[in-house]
Parts: sequence; C-alpha cells; structure tokens
Amino acid sequence: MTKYSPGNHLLPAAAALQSSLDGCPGRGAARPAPDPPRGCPIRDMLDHLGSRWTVLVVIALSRRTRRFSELRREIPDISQRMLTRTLRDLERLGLVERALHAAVPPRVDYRLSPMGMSLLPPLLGIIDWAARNGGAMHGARQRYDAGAGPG
Amino acid sequence: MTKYSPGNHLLPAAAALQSSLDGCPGRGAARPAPDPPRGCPIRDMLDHLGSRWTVLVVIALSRRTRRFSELRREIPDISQRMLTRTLRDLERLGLVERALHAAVPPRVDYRLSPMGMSLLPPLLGIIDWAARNGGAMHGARQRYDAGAGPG
DNA sequence: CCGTATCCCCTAGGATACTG
DNA sequence: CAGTATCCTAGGGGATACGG
Repeated sequence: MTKYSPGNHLLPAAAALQSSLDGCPGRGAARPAPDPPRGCPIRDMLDHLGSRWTVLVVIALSRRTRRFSELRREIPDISQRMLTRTLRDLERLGLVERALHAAVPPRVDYRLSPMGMSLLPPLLGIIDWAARNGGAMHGARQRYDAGAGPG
Repeated sequence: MTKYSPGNHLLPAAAALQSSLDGCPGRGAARPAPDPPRGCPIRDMLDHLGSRWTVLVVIALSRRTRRFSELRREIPDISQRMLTRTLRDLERLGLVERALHAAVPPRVDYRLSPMGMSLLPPLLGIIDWAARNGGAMHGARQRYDAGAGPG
C-alpha cells in the first residue's frame, strides 16, 4: 500500500485522451472487415503497432533511407514476406515512401515520409520508457510467478 | 518527391534508440516459449502493446481506481475473459495493483501502480499523434487503394 | 535484388456456460 | 460481482519455392 500521489499534473491530459476514446468502441462487431478501419484513429493506430514489425521497421528507417536488403540485415529475424507486407502497409498509410530505381539488378529505396518522421518522437518516448523500466517489469514478473500468482 | 529536411534535431535520439535495439534481435528462434521474454525490453514492451487491449485498459485506469465491472462498461467490446487476462498480465508486470475487498458481493479494485502511471505520458504521446494524424492516414490509405497500390 | 504465391501452424481472442 | 473452464475460429506470421 505505498502511498503515492497520482501525479495530478498529467491527469488532465489523461482525461482528455480518455474522452477522445469515448466515441470509439465500435459497438458489438469489433472487426467487421479485416482491413477497413472502424473510425477510431487511436484504435486503428494501436492495431498497427500491434503488428510486431511495424515499429522495428520505422526505427530502422529513422536515420536514413534504406534498401530492402539493408532492412533485412538490420532486422535479422524478419521473414522476407513480412518485411514486404510491413513496408507495403506503412506505404499505404503514408508513413513510408518507396522509390523504385529501374536498374539491373533492381534497387528499391524506402524512407520515412514527413508524417512518418513525425511519429518518431512519440515512439521514442515509449521506447525510452521501455528501456528504463524493462528491468523492473522483468523483476515484477519473476516475483509474481514465484509467488502465488494473484493474491 | 517532396524535398524535406529530415528534422536533424531529433535524429540523435533516434540514433540512440536504434543502437539500443542492436543487441536485441534474438537470433533465429523468434519466440522459443510463449511467455518468457527474450531479453530485449523494448521488444518485450512492444509485444505487450500488441495485445490489443493493454493500452485501452491502462487508459481506462489512468484517472482513478476502477472496479472490474466498471472497466467492462468503459470498454464495451472487450470480453470478460480478455479483461481478466489483460489485467492479470498488467499486474504481473507490476503496472497494475489489484485490491480484493472481501465482502458480499465481492469487490475488486484495480489501479495503476507508480510504474504504470509513469507509462502514461509516453502513451499519451502516441495517442495524441494518432488523433492528429488519423485523418491523413485514412486519406493516404484510400488514395493508395484507389490508385494502383505500389508503383 | 526484390518481390509474390503457397502451404501450414499457432495462438490471440470471442462465445458460452459454470462457480464462490 | 468477479472470475474459471472449454471450445472454436480467424488471421498473423514463418518456411519454402518460384518469377521479373
């Protein structure tokens, strides 16, 4: 029962975002079609973040333009299929721009669009948090699993 | 081919996070066991964000303590099962604290831990970004789908 | 080099029914 | 009220092979 003050200075913001979600839920039919969004930009974005590779790819593109093969090397455990899909998806959303240089052998460059770049700072925030709290979370999990579970 | 400068002021940060991922990939066996983390806090965190409900639950808890049933009402399209699982998971990670008040009928309160609260600001960053760029992404997607796709 | 096409597995997550 | 326990399905994602 550590007594702590809830950091009231950030609660207004939290309140704002809370209400921004209010219209969202999408009553009942959670995912009518696989792709078409339900109209809640936040949930849609979150779904994309869920794609396991999106964030990694965005980060890999954060510093400069990369070729397809470079990306494969930077993210060793991504399959060729998923790299293509992820890039297409990001391109579709306007976050990544694709430049095909007709040549032999073919060469394709990917880079973040301005909008894609604007995603970096917030993303950075999360990643920074993860880096700082990863240890604590790991410890908590171990204690939880060692102990009784809930409790 | 909009010519734009890559916003160099944020690139150092991006570089830092890039290198912080360098050790991560987890050669070959992407997910040996379902649960145990691979040692990369960033990827682990990302995996949790992928859980489709985690973020929503954290947000629902952002302002104050909530009871189980309150959460169900706030997130109408979550199943009872998934709400329980998500909460357990968050508790396990030390992001949520669970208080069981023995009474009839039973009453269980959930609240963010200090660490959980510290996640709010970065989360807010992403959500804010999504709210601002959702429209643009939607438009981009429509154009992409209408047009030829890639190319 | 940069993809697309197939096949297949696995598991996040929904629906439903039952307990303390 | 606050959960477990079962059952089941859709689709994310890996492996492999082929095409421009």
